[in-house]
Amino acid sequence: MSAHPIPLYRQDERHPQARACAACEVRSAALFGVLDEGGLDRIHTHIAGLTLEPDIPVYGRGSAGPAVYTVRAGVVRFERTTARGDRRIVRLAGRGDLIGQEALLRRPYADEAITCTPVQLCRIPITLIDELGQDGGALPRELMQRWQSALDAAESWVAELSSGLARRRVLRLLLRLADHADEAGTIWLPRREEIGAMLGMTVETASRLVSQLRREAVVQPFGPRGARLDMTALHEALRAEDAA
Amino acid sequence: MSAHPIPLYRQDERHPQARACAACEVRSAALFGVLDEGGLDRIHTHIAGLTLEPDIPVYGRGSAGPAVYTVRAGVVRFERTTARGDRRIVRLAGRGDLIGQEALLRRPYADEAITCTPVQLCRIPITLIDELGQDGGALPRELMQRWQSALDAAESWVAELSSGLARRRVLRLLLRLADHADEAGTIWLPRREEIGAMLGMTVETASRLVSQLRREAVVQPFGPRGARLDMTALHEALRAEDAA
DNA sequence: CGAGCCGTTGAGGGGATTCAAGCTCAGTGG
DNA sequence: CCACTGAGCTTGAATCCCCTCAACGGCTCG
Repeated sequence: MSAHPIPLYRQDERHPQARACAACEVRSAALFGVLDEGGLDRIHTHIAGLTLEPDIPVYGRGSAGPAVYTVRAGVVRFERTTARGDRRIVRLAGRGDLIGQEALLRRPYADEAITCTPVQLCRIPITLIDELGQDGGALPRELMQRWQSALDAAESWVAELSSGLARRRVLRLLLRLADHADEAGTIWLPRREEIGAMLGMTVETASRLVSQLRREAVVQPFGPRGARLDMTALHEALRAEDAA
Repeated sequence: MSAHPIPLYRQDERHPQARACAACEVRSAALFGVLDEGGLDRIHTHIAGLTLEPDIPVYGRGSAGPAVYTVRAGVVRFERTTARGDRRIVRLAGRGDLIGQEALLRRPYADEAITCTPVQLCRIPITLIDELGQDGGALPRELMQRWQSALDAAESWVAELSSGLARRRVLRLLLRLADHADEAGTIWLPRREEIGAMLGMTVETASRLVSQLRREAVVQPFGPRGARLDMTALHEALRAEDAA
């Protein structure tokens, strides 16, 4: 057993998942941050933590699923297929984000959600959210906050990553990926084909620009699918780009 | 306004705005469609209908406003300014849509909302939504539906209108504008500069492509800022474009 | 070791931008 | 009445950026 300090009066009464939720490092930023300890006790048996490898679908577009998910670690991408048949990544989710919220409305998932890195999720049945929401607590508001955050992310994706010169779009993408860096400061460096699906360009163009930025020492590969960024150089490059 | 004067002219014992709300042609599709007649009686005095000319800002980005709006007629666009300083239209709203929802969360408006056509709005104070939401009725769920719709619109904007050849993007935009056609079947035909801000292209390119489609009889101007579409030709052109 | 995936680089062509010049049309004022 | 203006739209020509097609190298894995 762990030497983790647990209040004595509760030591034997708590479910392992309840302890996990109480100790969850993203709890304050996550959906159930508004719940108290009593609330946590009610939910522990229904929430499942799961870990996924990269490129594993969390859910598919069109299916009405029974659960939402909180991202505890890693990056998840949302994909759509255009009328012409090619994939387009429309948004990313990272630590603390809630994904698959449309399931709460009994709607089919709007996108395909796929892991980009190793990902840790908390799977939350929608029936649980329904119960907690009926109490008239802070949960509905918290859910609306999540929706607004997702909307904001999608709109800024349009504004920042969908127009302008290819080099500038790549730079802005790197800036965004820096927000999802892990504790060691390593970012997820997408495959060239994924960069293409995010920024609306071909793999060749993505490759040329990443190579160029590597030669400029803005980004340097670090492990498989990882990289380190020189934030100073990145901001400098962006400033030069936006000066036009 | 805490104490409003009770109208003396209550011929049918209902406030004029209550009658207006009850008779509202978008009510079933709009936010308060879930309220019964009694609920409508409670809200009538607080909701204001307003009519705006084209190119009038409804609210600005950054300011935390006291109201949300339901679009009763016309088209509203959401704009952002990129780091380089140019405008980008990230989403449209039309009849039945709710706009400015972030005000409910006491957050500043995320975008600049500007009328594209003559627009009729219903202005709803956020305090009113708060009161109605405390009853634990269907309103919170209805609000979440609105958020999801907005998110869906923003994501499909990325997927459909932000990549591919310029001609295809213009065709898809026309298809989308057809959803906002008025009762006479006339669509709003944006200025070329607005098309550019929506699709990430220059005014010249937008002009060339619209002219081309006009020569192909896919679209024909109809009144100021208006047009008629040949939907058959439009779908045909899209099919040819997506065949690649 | 060959197969396959991924990344890289080159050459050439095409689509969009840039720069520039006219155009229509409504509003203005001589 | 008509020149004058300015905004929006259109079109042309030259340039450039990105796509397409192609070849090659590194790497993993059967």
